[in-house]
Amino acid sequence: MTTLLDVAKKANVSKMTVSRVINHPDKVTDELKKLVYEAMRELDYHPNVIAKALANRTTRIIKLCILEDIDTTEPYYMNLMIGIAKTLDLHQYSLQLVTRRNFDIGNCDGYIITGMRESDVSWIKDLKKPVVLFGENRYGLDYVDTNNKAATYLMSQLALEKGYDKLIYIGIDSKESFEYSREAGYLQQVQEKRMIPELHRFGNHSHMAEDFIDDNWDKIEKNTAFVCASDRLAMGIERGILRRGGKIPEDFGVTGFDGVFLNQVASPKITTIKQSIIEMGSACGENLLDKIQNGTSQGSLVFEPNVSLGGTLRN
Amino acid sequence: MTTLLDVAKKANVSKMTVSRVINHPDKVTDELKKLVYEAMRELDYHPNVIAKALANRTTRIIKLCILEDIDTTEPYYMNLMIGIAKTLDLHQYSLQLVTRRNFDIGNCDGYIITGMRESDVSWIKDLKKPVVLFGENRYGLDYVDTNNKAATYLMSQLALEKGYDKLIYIGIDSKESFEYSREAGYLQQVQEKRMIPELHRFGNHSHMAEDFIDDNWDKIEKNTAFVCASDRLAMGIERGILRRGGKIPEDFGVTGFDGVFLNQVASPKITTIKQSIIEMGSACGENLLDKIQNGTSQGSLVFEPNVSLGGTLRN
DNA sequence: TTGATTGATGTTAACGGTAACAGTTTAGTT
DNA sequence: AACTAAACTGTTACCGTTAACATCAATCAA
Repeated sequence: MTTLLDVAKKANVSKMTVSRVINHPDKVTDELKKLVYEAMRELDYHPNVIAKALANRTTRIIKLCILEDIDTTEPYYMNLMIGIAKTLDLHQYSLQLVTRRNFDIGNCDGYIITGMRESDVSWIKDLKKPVVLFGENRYGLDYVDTNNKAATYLMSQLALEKGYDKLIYIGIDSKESFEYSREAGYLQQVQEKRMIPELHRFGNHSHMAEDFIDDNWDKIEKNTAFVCASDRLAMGIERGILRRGGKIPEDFGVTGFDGVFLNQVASPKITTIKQSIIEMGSACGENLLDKIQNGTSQGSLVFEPNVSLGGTLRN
Repeated sequence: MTTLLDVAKKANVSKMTVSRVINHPDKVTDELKKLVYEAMRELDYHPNVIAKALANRTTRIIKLCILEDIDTTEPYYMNLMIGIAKTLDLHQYSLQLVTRRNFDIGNCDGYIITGMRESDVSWIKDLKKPVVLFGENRYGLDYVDTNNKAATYLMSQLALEKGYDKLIYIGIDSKESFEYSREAGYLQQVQEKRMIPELHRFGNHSHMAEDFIDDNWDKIEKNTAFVCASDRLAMGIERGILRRGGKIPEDFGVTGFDGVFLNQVASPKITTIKQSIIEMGSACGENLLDKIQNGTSQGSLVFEPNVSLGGTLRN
């Protein structure tokens, strides 16, 4: 391994000059810089991240804290990690995956936290290192997320444009911020059109939505579209309708949220909100590194929703 | 942050003694050890991993190299990473996710490599740090994998026990070692029973298997079981049979391989080989750390297969 | 008694960087 | 020419830990 000193000797300068060429190039004359760059190239010099970290009193570790149970059948976290890792690698930071259990073990320079509940807010606010959340919150913590409200607003609008004349919202029975936002998007659209909102909430399991359709089939009018808060619920609704002989998309519309894997095995495919989790993960990483390196906060980062057209809305 | 020196002062010994208490406790008297432990506890001392790494000339970084394209809809890699991360965290190592592109960036203490092709063997053998592969190979490189041959052998046996009297193998059209092993397991079972083997190979896509059934439906006898090299292929076979009005499991049997997510949405569920990727990932990590820390090789680690019963075999 | 051996502990010098300060050169001013 | 400020470069000490060596006391054989 070649070190600063090797480069310094080769270029006939001091270690410090080499260090400066790397970290504060404006403070070194072009002449010396050229010599140093040349020496670096010839010796194939790569800075030792560990030594750097020791001298700077940093760890170069970012902890990704997944606070909810990891449902490994969903590619969600995988994509998130890929996105984060991509950015961190680029900046020579490394990613440490932690959960509630091993959260405290070892030092780090910053945190990316996902799956936060209300009860976590206080300890998260007490953390001494920069934090970015993945998933919206209403406690003033910086986050990265899809614009949930805009997404359901958009979906509801789309369904109305396609001519469905009733909109029913199928939500997730949870107190989390993203769910409130999704409901709000639906509500706003419906109220702007002077329609009467109808909301139902279930645990995020398809069979619950399916049973709901089954139990209430005679009360459900034709030409209704179901705006669902997740693809799972949307699939349940779809199956329920098909089981009862309903026609999708002719007589009933269904829309989902997430664009992850379930979408791929439904038939017809769900028209849904596609989130680029990888991209959002990268953004998370960049946001956090910015905080760490410059001390500046970019604030929250909200991604505008994309509709992925399947076959559960007309046209 | 409390350091070795703080502990040393508190315990009235030298830094070195404290260091020894941590790394070579047998070389310190019990009396001093007690003092040191007490000081550590009182000061809540945690070793600085960075400084340790610098002094030891190590990086505490393990690279996980995923050489094939990451299909993020499969929980496979997620589980693998979770398993590896679990072990590494325990030993204060951190995991760096790399691909072909950024493989060389930054130093590390060892590699876990998955998705290796034949053309990769030479550079992998040239790596100067310990390596463990995830997935079997025939080039003498240590690996962790399911016993692929035993798995298809077992599945074939199971199908025969259930009374199917013809076994057709549906394999993946690839030259990778695991595929050969899976074929070999089927062949061995069939040959032991003095049956005539029949193998077909396709790309790992369900529609290919589905089309195969469709195209050859009149040639397929009742009471045949299809031993498939993946759940995807098994699902295709299942769909093909159902499309043609065949009865599963009464007249036709189907078995898969992997036990990952697709299995959960098929109907009836595929009887398949379940791999605990998380556990295997942990084993990978432990195997590698062993090599790094003790220089000893545990050799390859082969997991015996588990059958996950679905509804695609009788009984 | 003495010298050699053993075992426990301390001292020193790294590991590869960086910040803070000290020293040198250069150019500008009077 | 002498003085000063600015711009650049070098020196030193330290980040927290460990290996190698030095030291010292206790034990033991001759």
